Amino acid sequence: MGRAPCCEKMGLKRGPWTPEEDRILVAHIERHGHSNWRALPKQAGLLRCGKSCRLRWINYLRPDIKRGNFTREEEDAIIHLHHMLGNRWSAIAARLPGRTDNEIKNVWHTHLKKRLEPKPASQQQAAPKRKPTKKRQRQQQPDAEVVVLDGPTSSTVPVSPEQSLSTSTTTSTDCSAASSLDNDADSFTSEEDYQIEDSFWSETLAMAVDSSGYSSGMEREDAPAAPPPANDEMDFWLKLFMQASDMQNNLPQI
DNA sequence: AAGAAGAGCAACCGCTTCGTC
DNA sequence: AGACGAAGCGGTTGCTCTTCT
Repeated sequence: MGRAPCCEKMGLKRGPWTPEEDRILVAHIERHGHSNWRALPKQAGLLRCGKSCRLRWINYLRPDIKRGNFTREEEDAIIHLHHMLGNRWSAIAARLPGRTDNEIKNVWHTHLKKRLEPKPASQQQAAPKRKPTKKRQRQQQPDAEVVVLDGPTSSTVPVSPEQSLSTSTTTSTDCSAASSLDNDADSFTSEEDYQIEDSFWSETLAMAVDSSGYSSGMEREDAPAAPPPANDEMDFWLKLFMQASDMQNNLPQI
């Protein structure tokens, strides 16, 4: 079929969004919703293509976005989910309330993939070279630049799993699996709930990464026992494993 | 202090899927 | 049933910032 041009490129702005554009987009969506992305920029008076508006909203402006660094638990969940689902970032995002597929994809490529690559023993304990960046510090205080609207869509996080999942961008393939997780989604939403010492995770993961590139500690029942985690962590992984096997049973055969 | 290199992330591109007529 | 338009998704790019030399 003939491909419709994403956007007629003449006259449309590209590149980073300005705070003013953000404000206009958020205000418009608040008032009129986003039933038609293609028509939205025109209606809102933005010189952007609909695709760009959609991306900006989904990845950055949505009120239920959880900004800031990924917790260790989130990262481990991503690793596990990626092992089960592959590069289906939106499906993974649907299981991590407040996180977007784009963000998860970025984290995977910049952090997690490297973590899973086998390293020489001498490097395993090496501390990360970088300090938290200014960018990331900004993200910890997301309202510095991003418009905050009155009313029910305050940009404060965290949000409830129900709210977050209900606005997830995930569409078809795994809605059932995602919904089956809804009840348990709060098992790893709160940083406080699973505040585990970093040393525990770094030691465990360092030991668990095997030559296949995956964390055996997460994948194999007969894996050598890691240091016994606290009850909360046990619950977390237990739930994750149960959900994982559920999902694998439900996944369509490819 | 300045430049180079590397890391992180927002945004874009293009293909696929879905919904409607 | 097929054509078409719109939305969704994943891969990739390129800019910005930090760290190193």
